[in-house]
Amino acid sequence: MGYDTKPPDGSDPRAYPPVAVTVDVVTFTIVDNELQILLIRRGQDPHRGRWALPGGFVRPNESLEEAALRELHEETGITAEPRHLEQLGTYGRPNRDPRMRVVTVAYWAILANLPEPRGGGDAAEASLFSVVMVEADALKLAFDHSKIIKEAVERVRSKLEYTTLAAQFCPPEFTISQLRRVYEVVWNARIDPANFHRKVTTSPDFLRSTGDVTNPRARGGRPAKIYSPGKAMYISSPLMRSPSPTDSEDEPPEEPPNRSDRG
Amino acid sequence: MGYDTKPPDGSDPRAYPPVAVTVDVVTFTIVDNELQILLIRRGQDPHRGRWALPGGFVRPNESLEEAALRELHEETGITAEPRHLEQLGTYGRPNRDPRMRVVTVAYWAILANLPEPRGGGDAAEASLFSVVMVEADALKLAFDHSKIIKEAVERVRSKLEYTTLAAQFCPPEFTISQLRRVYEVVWNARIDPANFHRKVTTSPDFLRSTGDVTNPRARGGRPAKIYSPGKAMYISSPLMRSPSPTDSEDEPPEEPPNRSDRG
DNA sequence: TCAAGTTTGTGTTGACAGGACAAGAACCCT
DNA sequence: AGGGTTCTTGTCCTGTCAACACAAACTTGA
Repeated sequence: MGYDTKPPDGSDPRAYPPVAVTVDVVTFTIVDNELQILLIRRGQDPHRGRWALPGGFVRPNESLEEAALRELHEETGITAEPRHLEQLGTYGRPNRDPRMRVVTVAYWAILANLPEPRGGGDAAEASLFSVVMVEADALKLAFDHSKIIKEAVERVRSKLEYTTLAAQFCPPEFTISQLRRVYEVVWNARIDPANFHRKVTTSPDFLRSTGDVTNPRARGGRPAKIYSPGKAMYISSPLMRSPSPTDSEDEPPEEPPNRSDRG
Repeated sequence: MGYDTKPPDGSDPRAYPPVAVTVDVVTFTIVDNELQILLIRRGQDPHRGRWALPGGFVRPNESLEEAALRELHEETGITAEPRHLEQLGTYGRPNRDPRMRVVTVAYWAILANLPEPRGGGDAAEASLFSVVMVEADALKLAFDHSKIIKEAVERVRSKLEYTTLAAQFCPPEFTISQLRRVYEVVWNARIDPANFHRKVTTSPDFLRSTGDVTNPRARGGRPAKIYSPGKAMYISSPLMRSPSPTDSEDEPPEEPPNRSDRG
């Protein structure tokens, strides 16, 4: 930072170009076998009444990450700590907010066992929406939040390939089938149970067996071993997203996936 | 963004918490078989005299990316457009700048055939430094720029695995050996020439043959075919960084690499 | 009790990709 | 011509993965 012609040397804080910094959070969870995100309905202009990502201004003495967690809590009533919080990117197109220059730092999070979201703060309402709705632009979102969400979805999809984050969508103890459902839902693909089983059980310290098995269920089936997440954060040789959708067929026939980081 | 208790609704722009937004650019190039980055010597306090990333304040009507390109040009005298420019992440720890709250959006870039850097703007001096110096903390950098650079280095290393970006380090036309040198330098690893050759030539539209071959050199050797970059941006099945360093052995024996995105 | 259905987990096989290494091709120099 | 260097292709071998068969353990219903 070799500051240029408007040098803020501490003597005149008002000399800065007036820019506001906000954070926004794309929170993912899996409900009803669908990947869903948490949105709030805006209670103020601009875009009053539209659905938007929870977020808001960064306060003087908090970090960006703290601001993201605080806004998530304030605006949705969620008290549980997210299982994962990671920076996605920063969006600062000059006119993305009609009032003034607003640069927003977007985060994405995983939340499992989501408690009932309620409105809070300036948000009139909070609710979950399926990502397929957002991807189809069926919902008119505030600001550039639609773009942010689409990039977050791509990020979480690619992260499942080479990290163990999928387990964060599950309860603290889970079966391999449950874990497989996460992949199938997020990728919208069918995965061979046998090969998936081998893959995750042989990946070093991805899963740790608790020694227990599931109780008998209706419709029968062999009881499944119960696992908890291991310490490994990365999968040595990634899983591959195959081009075999389970129900809907969208997939713009385009470039291979992007992989992303900072976590 | 459901803005919270200090709502800037356009009527009072001064009600915002005073935050400044800057951009910083980590520019990579390969010189003397080493991965190098472009730094400037700060001409002003704070950290006057220290080496720092080129960067500065975002102006009211420019995008973040435009600001990054402008600062790179102003502070280093580089006129060539970078071959690649991509957001790395945003750093906003409350006290990272002693003067006031400064949130910086970091970018990273690839520049080939770097013209002689010169100082410009507020920068007294501009110069290239080997990344091994920065990784070894042999240079005392301003602000948190050391951390930013380290994350950028990890990013470019991982991006070479699954993208065709390596070609951006080369001149517009190049041989497979030159391309292999890029990988070897960035990864600090030895790569088998035969297998590398097969890999990149069979990867769809990674390379396009110009039909030419190199002129005879001293020390002999068979003339190499000359290629230009293809249109493909991603490699179908990634190259792998193997644990075989060419000269120095560092490598903290830790977690697998992170892969990153937005580009 | 037995058959059929369901889910979990293991075995087997064949295709393919990648590393190691040999060898051929095309050039230099002496 | 012979040896050295670099580029390029060939061969072998191993490990991985998808596909699919099948065994294991359970429930339901007759």
